Amino acid sequence: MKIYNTLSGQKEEFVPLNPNVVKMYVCGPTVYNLIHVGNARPAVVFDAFRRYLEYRGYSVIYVQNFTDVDDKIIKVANIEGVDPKVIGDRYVAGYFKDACELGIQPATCHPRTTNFIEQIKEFILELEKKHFAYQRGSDVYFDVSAFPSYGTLSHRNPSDMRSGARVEINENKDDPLDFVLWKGSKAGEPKWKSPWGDGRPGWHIECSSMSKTLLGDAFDIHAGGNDLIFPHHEDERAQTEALTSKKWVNYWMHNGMISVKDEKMSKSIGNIFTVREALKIYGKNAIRMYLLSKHYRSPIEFSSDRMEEAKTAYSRIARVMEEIEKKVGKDFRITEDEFVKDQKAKMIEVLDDDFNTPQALSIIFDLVKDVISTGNLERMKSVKVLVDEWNYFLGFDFEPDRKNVDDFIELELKLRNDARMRKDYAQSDEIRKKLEELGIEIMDLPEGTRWRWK
RNA sequence: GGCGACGUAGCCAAGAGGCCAAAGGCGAGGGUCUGCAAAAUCCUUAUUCAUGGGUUCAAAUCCCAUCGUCGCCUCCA
Repeated sequence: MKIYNTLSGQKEEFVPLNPNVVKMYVCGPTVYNLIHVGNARPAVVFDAFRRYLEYRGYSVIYVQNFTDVDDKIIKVANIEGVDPKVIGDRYVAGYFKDACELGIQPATCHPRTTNFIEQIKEFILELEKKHFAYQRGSDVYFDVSAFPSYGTLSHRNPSDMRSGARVEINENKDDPLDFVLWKGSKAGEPKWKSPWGDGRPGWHIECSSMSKTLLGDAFDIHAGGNDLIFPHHEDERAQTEALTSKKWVNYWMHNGMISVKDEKMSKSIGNIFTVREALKIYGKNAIRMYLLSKHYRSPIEFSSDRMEEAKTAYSRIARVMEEIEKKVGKDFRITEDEFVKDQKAKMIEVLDDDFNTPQALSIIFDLVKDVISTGNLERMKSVKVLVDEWNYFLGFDFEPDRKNVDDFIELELKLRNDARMRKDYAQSDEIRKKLEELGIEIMDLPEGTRWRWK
């Protein structure tokens, strides 16, 4: 299997540290808001990739964090006049709801910054001991000049960045590139006691500390949006490798950004579309089709046309799956013949090449087309088995969409009540009997007719 | 200003030296089916890969230049 590694800038053969187990860390959301479609991309794509690794026989330990100590959370908390913890808890819950509806499987671990304060402090103390950190007031900074390979991940060199006009000058720092490990607290901010005074962790330190605690000093894959490469991941890498003197992460995977009208979708720009809205309007399957039909590293445009297109494309597969089930049922076995073996090999070949999901989907569309035009029942069975198997990592629902079933039953009840009004009881009983066979129970109550699933 | 990515049919999107006169999806046009409508299905839809040079027996794929778009350099997935 080959993975594009941001660190080397090329595709590399994937060799996990342990031949059977893959350890993977994905940067999760800062919980101050409902997640938007841009946030959903890494969540969906890397979850699908993780499941593909499982499909390929690896056990995967998958960690995705929540950043629940942050300026933006504090700001929202202050506006609402509540404790930041309330905000964090609310949006952690919000994330789980959305992720679940998107068909994202829970990670092995979902650590939160607030549960790692002790480990973070120890981490910083160690850095101080090794002279990679210095204190200014009650702030602690990482000394970039002490870490010679700073810039390797993001392919920049420190002197270029220093001369760049956009690096903010902070009189506290020895070097504009130095970044904060621990922030002294200001009034109205959450704080924890520390050797440097009351304060809270800086942004980058949490991922280092959590991953070190949960996955060890070295692990296989670190993933996230490509807007995190610099400074977030560069800084994480610097502090962690400074501490351990070991290679921290072997493969860095970064997804491309989602844009709206040629501009990045981002909370600060304000052009966001929440996952919750998108789920309501387009549904889980359309969103997954949209995200998987372009390679994860490429930028992708969000628009309602794109979403409608994805929805139509998805239903093409779903309809055929439904049709196959009608023709050959659910209970059958197939023998793994040449055809099935070839298709599986083809699927693995394209996905082993840096998780090329657009190609994977085209294999499925080809099969679907083939099955329709030949009408061969054995072939249908094979295709159904294959697609169901691959769906382990694609994560679509091929069950028929039953969201309008309520309206449909209401319509039946209306027809039945019209018959009752006409005293056509043969007709009304017929309808009740049919509904009952479908598992729907009818009760004629004084206030009207109600129904429920038996 | 620095660093990086990208530019393939009406639109979306694979392909990364010969299997490409370029997958797949959406859309569009035509046929079949049909009381009407819809659905479904079949067929058609890029001699060409931003532009201009170059390397090579061979380039959408490699190199150089130009134009254009986007991302990062500040919070960001």
